[in-house]
Amino acid sequence: MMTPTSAAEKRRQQNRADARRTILDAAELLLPEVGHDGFSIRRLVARCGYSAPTIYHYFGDKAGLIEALLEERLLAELIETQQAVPSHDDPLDEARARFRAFVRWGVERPNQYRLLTLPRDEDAAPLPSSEKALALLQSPYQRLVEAGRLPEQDVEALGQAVWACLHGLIALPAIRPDVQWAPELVERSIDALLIGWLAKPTSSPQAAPPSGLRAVEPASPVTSIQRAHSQETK
Amino acid sequence: MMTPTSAAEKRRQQNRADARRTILDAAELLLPEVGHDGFSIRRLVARCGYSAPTIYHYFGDKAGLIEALLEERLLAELIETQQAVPSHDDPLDEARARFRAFVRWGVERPNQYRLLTLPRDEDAAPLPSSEKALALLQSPYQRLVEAGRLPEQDVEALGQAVWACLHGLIALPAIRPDVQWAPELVERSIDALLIGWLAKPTSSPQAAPPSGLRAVEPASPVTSIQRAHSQETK
DNA sequence: TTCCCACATATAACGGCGTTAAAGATCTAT
DNA sequence: ATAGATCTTTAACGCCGTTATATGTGGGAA
Repeated sequence: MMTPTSAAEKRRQQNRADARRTILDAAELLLPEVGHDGFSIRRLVARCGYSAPTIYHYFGDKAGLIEALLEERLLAELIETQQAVPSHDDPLDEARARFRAFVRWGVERPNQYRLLTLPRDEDAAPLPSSEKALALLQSPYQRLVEAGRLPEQDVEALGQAVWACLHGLIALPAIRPDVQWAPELVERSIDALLIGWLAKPTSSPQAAPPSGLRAVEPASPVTSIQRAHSQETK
Repeated sequence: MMTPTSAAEKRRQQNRADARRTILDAAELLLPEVGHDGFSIRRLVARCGYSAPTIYHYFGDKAGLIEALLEERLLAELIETQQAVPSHDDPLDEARARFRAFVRWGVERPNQYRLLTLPRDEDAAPLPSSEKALALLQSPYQRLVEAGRLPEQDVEALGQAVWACLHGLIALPAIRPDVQWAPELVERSIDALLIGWLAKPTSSPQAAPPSGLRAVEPASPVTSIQRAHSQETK
């Protein structure tokens, strides 16, 4: 073969990009119309002008298509949302604002959020845009560490705790629309999480008397989460 | 028709119950073998001895089968787990123990938990066993109210916050097995949530200066969660 | 110019899914 | 013995993700 950037090669790659864009355009439009459950390759085929093998040619499989859709389209808005959060004097205020913006994004876009939280293979590469959004979400922690309000060693655990709890606040109301969710649920949960985590990370809650906190449920506290996932399907 | 409890009628209902039990037995055995994703009516048919229409005769549809499986089988263990939590002098300690037991149940039974958290129709009747488990989970709140440590009006919101965050702590690690989840994540998140909620429910976190906490993200704080779910699919 | 080959795209199928129409089998009540 | 309700099955329908196979199509090499 020749130089990989001949004029013909450039045209070819242009066509490739055009086809990809056409397919992703159709997919982005289709998703809100049919919802997460109705989002199928065949429906996409019916409206994007290409046949199924072409989609598999460009994206590998359905999971690959969804990854591309998230990475090249849907997650941009989440990142913008996080970037649009203004700086605050108190990093805690900024964290609060970022957490709320994240939850709002998820609650207002249930279909996108479902795609984002599809179970991923253990060995699948994480989505760069998803990582970027998470990094923005947790960007205020560094200032808290510098101010001496958060031990350096707690940054990672706090980040995971916040992530998990925000996920629950988005996902559970979507799963259980029959429940009347309290209007201030998200704000108060976020506040509680921050207050509780920054107060006294390792001590027992609420000045409990010397009662044996660790004395009742002693040894194995869910041990390691990831190890437990190998149950059953043994 | 005659008295609905004739000998023949009794035999008929016995057969009905037998068939149901046979099918649910097979389903309960099948679930951990094939996992939540591989759990299909057709696989169940292949091993329960009945044909597909018989299953539909007894359970209506797949969702009905799963409901029965949860209600009559899978949730019993969750309720027992909650009932096995011993009483504690401090209701906060009991809450902590119940929350941990709940998370442990979910983490150790990913397939059951997935079935339990399948999206439910808005107008579907809630599962009695699920409601009972949730009631047990949140049973320590009453004592906190009586002790003056929790305003009566906060009971419902706290219950929802705990429920949502525990859900996140179970669900997110299952979705993202690639992440190395901190070992003490669950315990510390539960502690933080309780500390934060019982400290000063409505004030701003961590003695922040008179900075405008409500001044930056002022008016519409996710407003009402359930209303927002009607976006897109309009 | 002609040939060749990599690439793009399509037709038609495969096996799986949830579900159901239609018909037979069985059992009860008269 | 018969009529009707109930239980059960065979065979299909219309979806789904995916792929074997074949047909264009366009640029580089001869």
